[in-house]
Amino acid sequence: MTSSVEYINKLRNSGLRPTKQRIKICEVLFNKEVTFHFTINDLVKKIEKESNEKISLATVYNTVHAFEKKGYLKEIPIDSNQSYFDTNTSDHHHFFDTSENKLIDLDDKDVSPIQIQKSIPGKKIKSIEVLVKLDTDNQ
Amino acid sequence: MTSSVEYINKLRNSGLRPTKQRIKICEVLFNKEVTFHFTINDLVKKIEKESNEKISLATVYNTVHAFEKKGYLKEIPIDSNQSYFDTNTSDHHHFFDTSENKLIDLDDKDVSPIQIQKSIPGKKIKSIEVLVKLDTDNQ
DNA sequence: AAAATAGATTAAAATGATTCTAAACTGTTG
DNA sequence: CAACAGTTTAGAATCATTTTAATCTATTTT
Repeated sequence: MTSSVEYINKLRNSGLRPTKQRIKICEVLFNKEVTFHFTINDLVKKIEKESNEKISLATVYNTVHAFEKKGYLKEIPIDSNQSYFDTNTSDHHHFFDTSENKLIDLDDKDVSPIQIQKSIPGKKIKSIEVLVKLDTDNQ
Repeated sequence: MTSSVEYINKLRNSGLRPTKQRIKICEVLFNKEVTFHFTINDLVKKIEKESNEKISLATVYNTVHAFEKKGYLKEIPIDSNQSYFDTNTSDHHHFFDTSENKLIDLDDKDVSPIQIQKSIPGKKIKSIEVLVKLDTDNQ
């Protein structure tokens, strides 16, 4: 349970004005220890459930993108029609349950170290991410 | 250079009627040895360039999805607003050049073997894919 | 080889996620 | 408190993708 004062400082220190809407979104996203994987739609629903006033969809998009740019959120690459985000911005991988469209964390320690033996001239590696797709085991 | 007779057989054997449009799309996609990474938009442009008659966008979508279902194409997970497909359906990974939005093959042999030390009850692993994001190296 | 039929193609409309617009609002600074 | 820059908002616009329903065509039946 982080107090909203901390979010206000966090926002101010990042050059983002601590507005009512941004503080609320911080509370919804960062108040728990557990990693939160979500689509914009998930987040809007969670805000509605945990609050009386509603935040405009455009603001939710703006804020998520601002937080992503500041490194507080990470977009997870999934071949889906919606963008998935993760409050865990550390180096880690994912399971994607294709039957339920749910992301599950996969700790770096649960994946053997990955070495890439090929490089592309003029390019540097920005990130290495493993996506393990899961399906229901009917056997 | 594969002849269209082979595509006709390939299509028929998959339970897909060998229509003019599907044969053309086969020619555009599978005629070269090189792997072809593309979005629907890329494919439409390539068809227009290599042919006189145009294929309806809906048909291109239908055909790509039919080919994907039959295992002739593979969708590559990228956090993008467009779906990327690959004519190389074998087990392999990718670089994604974020400055040019281009996919580059990464042979299985150029990536250290990946072991996942965690399992999810009731779920089985369908695929393991590594996405290495690249950025321009300005240094 | 014509008729029947199941499957495919098509243009256009519909959908759904995301972005843009421009006006109203609010936090910050002097 | 005034002024300004940044933010929020509803609604419109955009863009990829899917759906619709009519037309067309490959295959099968007669």
